[in-house]
Amino acid sequence: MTVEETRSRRAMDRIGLLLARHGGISNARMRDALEATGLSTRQGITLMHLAENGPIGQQALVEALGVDPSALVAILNDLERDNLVERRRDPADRRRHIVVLTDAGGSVLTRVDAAMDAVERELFVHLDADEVATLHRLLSRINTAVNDDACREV
Amino acid sequence: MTVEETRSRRAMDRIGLLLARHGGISNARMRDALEATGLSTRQGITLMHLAENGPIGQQALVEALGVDPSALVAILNDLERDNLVERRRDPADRRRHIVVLTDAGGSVLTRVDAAMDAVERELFVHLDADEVATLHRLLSRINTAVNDDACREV
DNA sequence: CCAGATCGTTGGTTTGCACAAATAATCCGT
DNA sequence: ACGGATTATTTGTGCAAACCAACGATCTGG
Repeated sequence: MTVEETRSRRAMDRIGLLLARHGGISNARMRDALEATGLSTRQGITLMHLAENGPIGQQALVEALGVDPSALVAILNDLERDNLVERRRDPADRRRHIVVLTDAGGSVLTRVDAAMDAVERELFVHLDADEVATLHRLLSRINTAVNDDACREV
Repeated sequence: MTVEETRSRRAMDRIGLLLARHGGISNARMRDALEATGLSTRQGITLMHLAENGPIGQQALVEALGVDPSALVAILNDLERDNLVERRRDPADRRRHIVVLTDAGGSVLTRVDAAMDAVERELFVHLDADEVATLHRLLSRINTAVNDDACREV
């Protein structure tokens, strides 16, 4: 546990770098933990989102998950191949595919949740419940909005 | 929505996912902000570390930055090509390359710092100074140690 | 009915990063 | 002085992710 002390303290005083590093670590841990379920992190998130927000079109999923449409296609292909998810044509608009979580998908989702619980328990083992809650609150208030300057590029 | 179905937590209530996402955002913003300096994030961190911990061998840099030796070679090649850094053979051990920050590197570093300041200001615009300090404190207490299971593989 | 927009899909490109293997130069212990 | 270890380096491989262009099927407004 003292090995990290040799890392540059000053560089890690940069809270932006600290955030980036720990985000990467969290990401890697999630990936490893989900390996047992055979899912990628994004596939797990997709299942979570389907369970929360019910059957939904792919366009809406793209919007909700913030991934590229072509990426979502690959995600759903794998999920559907394993019968965790089903694509149904929307009778009202036959271009649309309504994505629904299957029963098998639901039960895999519980394993996903358990895996993520374990990761979080390990990541925040040095924080008590209040501190985790505080961390959560502060993280969710980080500005994720895209800079206006980036948009005015007409 | 309705509170009835709590089998799966909402995706962004997952603090681990929140951390991963915001870490990625922070990383991307840093990269964009450093584009003006012509440096990658890792190159910027390398300059920071050299300024803090003085001339240092590459082996020690590898240890401190937590990057692969081959990755560091590429980083230093680019930095040295732009005269921001200098590799000097250690007279005491001619296998070693002592990496020193040049004057040009030092002045570029101030631009790196300014860019990172700007990114952090924008990221945490909705947090006051105390909250940023709290966030920093909690982040630095996240468990980054490698899992024991991974170590007993010897 | 037609032109244009939308939806999902395919394919390809690029980038950043982690990891492994092999090599030349150099050091160190005996 | 020799063998084995260490240092920096080169090279290759794989993976996850962002991005872009184009296409067929389908819907919608006029």
